[in-house]
Amino acid sequence: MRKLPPLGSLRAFEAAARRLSFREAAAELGVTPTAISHQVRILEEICGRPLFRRRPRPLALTDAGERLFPVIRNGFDTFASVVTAVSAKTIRTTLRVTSPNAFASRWLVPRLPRWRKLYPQIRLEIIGTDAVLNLRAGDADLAIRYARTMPTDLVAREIFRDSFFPVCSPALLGEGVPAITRAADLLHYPLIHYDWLNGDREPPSWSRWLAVARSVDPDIPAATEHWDLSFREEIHAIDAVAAGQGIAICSDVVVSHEIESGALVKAHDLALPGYGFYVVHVPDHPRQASIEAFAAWMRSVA
Amino acid sequence: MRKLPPLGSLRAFEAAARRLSFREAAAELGVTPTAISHQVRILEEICGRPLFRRRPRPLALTDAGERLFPVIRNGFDTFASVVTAVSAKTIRTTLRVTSPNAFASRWLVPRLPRWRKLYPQIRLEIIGTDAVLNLRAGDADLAIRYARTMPTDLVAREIFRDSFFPVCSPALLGEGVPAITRAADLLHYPLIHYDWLNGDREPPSWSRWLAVARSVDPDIPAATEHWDLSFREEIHAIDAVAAGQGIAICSDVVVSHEIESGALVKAHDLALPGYGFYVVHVPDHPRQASIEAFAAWMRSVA
DNA sequence: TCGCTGGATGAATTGGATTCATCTAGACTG
DNA sequence: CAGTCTAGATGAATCCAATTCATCCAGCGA
Repeated sequence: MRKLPPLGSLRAFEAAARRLSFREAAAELGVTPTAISHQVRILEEICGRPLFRRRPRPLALTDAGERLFPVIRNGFDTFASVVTAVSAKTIRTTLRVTSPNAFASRWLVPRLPRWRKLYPQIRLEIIGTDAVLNLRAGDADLAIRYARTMPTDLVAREIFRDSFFPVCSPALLGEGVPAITRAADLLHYPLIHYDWLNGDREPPSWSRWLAVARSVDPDIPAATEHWDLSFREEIHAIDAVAAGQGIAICSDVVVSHEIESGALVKAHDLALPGYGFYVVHVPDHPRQASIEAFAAWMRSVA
Repeated sequence: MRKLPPLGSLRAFEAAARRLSFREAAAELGVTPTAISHQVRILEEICGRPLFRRRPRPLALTDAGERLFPVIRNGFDTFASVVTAVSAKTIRTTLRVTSPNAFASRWLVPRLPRWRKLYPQIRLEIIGTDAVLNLRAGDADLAIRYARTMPTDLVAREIFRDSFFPVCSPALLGEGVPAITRAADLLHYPLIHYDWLNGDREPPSWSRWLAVARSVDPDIPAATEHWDLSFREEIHAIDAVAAGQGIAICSDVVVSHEIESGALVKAHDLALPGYGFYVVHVPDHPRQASIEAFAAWMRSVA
């Protein structure tokens, strides 16, 4: 039989661990710090080891506390969101989908008419943001995560993977400008750079692409760290590329619509390996069927 | 700010929903049924709707209760298991793997020496059972689930899929017996049948295989519902096949070792589509790296 | 060195959970 | 179809676990 720990002590522990302060946790729960102290001690006695390292200050979690904390926090997030959902007067009908900004505006939104045609009864709400929403807290029903490997914190399925190519407007390659026959020729054009904030140690940037290209075309000078245009946001970089301002290393998935329509062209065929697009949701989501329809649809329109 | 429901009422609700009886829930929690009644009412008032349908009896969950219950149960299972894990004196070193019986004995165990060679530092404990263990309760670290589609209650990744062929011992096809050149010839041999208890409406059985075969070889009589040998367990059926007692419809994955060694042969090339093998684990498992190594290893030795 | 902040500790207190006593609906029985 | 029994509802009374109070202590900063 399952041996459930005292739930009050879990709640006190979670608040204290989240704020790393008994005083603040007490304020949050509307009790005195003493109450937190007592409850945490109870849990520590059950676990047979300290969960907080109290000094030297500041307050910190022990290894045991570190293992406990994410699980308890997720559990409470889940409890809160499911009770809120069940309490809601109206049953939500739209499926809330969140994805990185560039993917939402360049891939998802242009294809939404096709979705509406196939599934008019399932309305979508697209939340394009590069922040990671908390699905367990009910911020969205489904997230499209963009990562090298499968996320393991939620239920995930890989839809497709992308590759990165130098991409530009066909207008940029008009008459009177040098043709691109080999990688080194790209350097005659303005190179458009944008930031990768995902913590990847080897993001698919110009410096990486040129390094790979150098291995087949030694004429490319090493350490070309000068970018003609630099953006914070991938989405703005793509806008600049579409406007014919230069060449950028872009995901073939994100610009697939523009490639197909001829609005953008690949400037060179050398590709960098990219990331996976994962449809992610909480376990046992109540609208499983809609989520599976969406994942299957994404694969089908890839 | 997250609005956490009263945890005591969640506990009472979970026990009552699991046993579908206030009286039994009370006994489990060591309180009187009145206590359960009061706590459940509190939760129902928070949700603004009944969670149980009390009459006509027997007690049943309402739709709202049905949505709440799996989430709360999973949460408590998770709490109990993580606290137990943190409380454990010794840190567990073996990775506990559970899989269906036949797969464990026919596929996994014969390949374990290869695992030990590659990962001597990660010890495996194999739990072969056709029961579905509760990973959230900590019954095992990792399960190999066998299903048509990806499980969505936990983190899952598909490793490979199988197909079903008629398989027999090469000794069965010796001299003095009719050769097998077409599907109908199989009927001259003892057909070995075993039960599919997974609830699949179209399990890969002899009747299904013969139905498909009939579409290419009309000589096969319809409704051949006579099996020469019938087993409850796939694993016993395979033993009988290996002993040369007849032909069975077997998963090419489960008998791959015997096929490769020549101990068993395919009696016919017509295949039925099979199931996926999924490596499944709880979200945010503390030994993620070992689990990923195991999944990658399974793929590599497929 | 002296406050000051934040947490620990043990006794006292209190309020939310539990029980008790009673009531009711529905099921089963002969 | 009464008679009986089971399972849960309800409201007042009770009680114990959670909280507070009062006090103490360690570390940090001025």
